[in-house]
Amino acid sequence: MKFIFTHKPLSWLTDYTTQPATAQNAETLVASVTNDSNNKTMKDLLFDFIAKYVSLTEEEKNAIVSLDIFHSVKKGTTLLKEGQQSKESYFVLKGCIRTYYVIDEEEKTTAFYTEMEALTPPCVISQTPSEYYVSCIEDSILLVSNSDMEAEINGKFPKFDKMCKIMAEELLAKERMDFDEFKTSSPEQRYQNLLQKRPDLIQRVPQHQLASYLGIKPQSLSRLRSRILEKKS
Amino acid sequence: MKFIFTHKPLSWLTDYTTQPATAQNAETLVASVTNDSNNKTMKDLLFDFIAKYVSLTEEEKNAIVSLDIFHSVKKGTTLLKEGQQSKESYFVLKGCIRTYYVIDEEEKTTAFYTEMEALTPPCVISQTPSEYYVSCIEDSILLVSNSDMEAEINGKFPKFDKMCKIMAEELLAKERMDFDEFKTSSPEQRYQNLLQKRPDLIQRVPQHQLASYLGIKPQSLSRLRSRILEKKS
DNA sequence: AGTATTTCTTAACTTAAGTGAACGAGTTCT
DNA sequence: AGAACTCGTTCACTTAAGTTAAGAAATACT
Repeated sequence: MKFIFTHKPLSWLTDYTTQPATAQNAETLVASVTNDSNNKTMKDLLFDFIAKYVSLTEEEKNAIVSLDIFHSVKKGTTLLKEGQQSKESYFVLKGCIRTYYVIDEEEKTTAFYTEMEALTPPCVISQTPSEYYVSCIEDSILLVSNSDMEAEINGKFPKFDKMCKIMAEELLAKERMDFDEFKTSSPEQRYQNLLQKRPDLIQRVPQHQLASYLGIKPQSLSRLRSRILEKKS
Repeated sequence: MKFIFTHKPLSWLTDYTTQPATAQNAETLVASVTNDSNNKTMKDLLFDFIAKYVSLTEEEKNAIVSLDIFHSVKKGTTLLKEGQQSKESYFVLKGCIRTYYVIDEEEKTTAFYTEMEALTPPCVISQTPSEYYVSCIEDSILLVSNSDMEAEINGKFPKFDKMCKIMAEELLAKERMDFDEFKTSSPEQRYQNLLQKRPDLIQRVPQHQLASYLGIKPQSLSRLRSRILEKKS
């Protein structure tokens, strides 16, 4: 178990929740930061995303901003630990987070969430201790909301409930397709597929984490990659 | 491709949708049929299930019943074909349905839905042609609803929207846990796990369908099973 | 800058899944 | 009843992933 805590001085939950409260407030510090690829602020990115589902009034947008849910999170930060109870959901505006289990002293990474992807850990839904860890693998900007907060705002604006329903249904459909694809293909096919569909992941994620994501050992992924290279030549 | 159509005289979509329209109406024919294990009617089973999420008034219950969505479906019926467009969702009151792909002339079964489980195929969400087949592997009683119908009733009773949201979120959480478990375990562990969690499936489902559900070939499942038997003795 | 740690690769060996084929038992069809 | 087909099992062989270990390359730490 030791190694989990050794690779870097882990900032714990308290670290990232207090961080936006420094000097400037969360909005000016985080929400106004511009994305590298274009000039949109984090707020713009969020509202553009939401606009695909429902159209918000200025009042509703302000309600969201006033929740103070924009957070800047450093690479390596653990957002959720195994055994912990939580009510927090995450939405990635910039960066990347991963979920992983620790089984037989080994980390098994099962999912990555990048720009415009949302994660509500199962433990939040079931209100039981978490079975896995969530951590940040790049300096990221996240929306962190808790279910009480959501219940309150959804009570005021039923529109949000509707949006959540549509998103949950879409995500469920996507998750099932991904699962089906995983079941019906070999490790090598899965890797080739990832190259097609999420080439960015292969660049930004360490290979030993990718390996468990593909359901194999790091050595096998390394071998598999060199096998593919041979075929090409 | 031939074999798909040869194992039995397939009843097509038209078959099952017209079936309840015979002699008696759908409600008396199907909804009043009692479950083997107890004396509850299909309607009772449905409303007990719904009661876990929201409480319905008599008016709302009547609205559901008057939709005429209870259907009796014969074993072997194909509910959805690859390439087909559809707006239909299924909820199993009794029996079992499966989803499968046809890849290289082989059926790959990826999921089973049994009593009190719901399936909205991804193609219904994305409004694109279906990538897989859905078929009935036992004589079953299903709720078959289409998205227009749902939109209409959800407009009248926002309560249903709320229920769907909760269900979708729960199902998403469950799907992710199942996927994670699949990724982090070997075929043998998956089989042992299935024995624990859904022993009924192993009884009621043919092994070659179980095999692809476990991500392996039928021969491997057979071998794996005898390996387990040896260990026990 | 130098050391320690982590990450990736390679290799030899073991184990298990994929493949192709054959067989018997049970179904379904005619 | 006989033919055709499905289904599960077994076997021999191939292929690929798991395991263990070692070393090189990259990264982080002081």
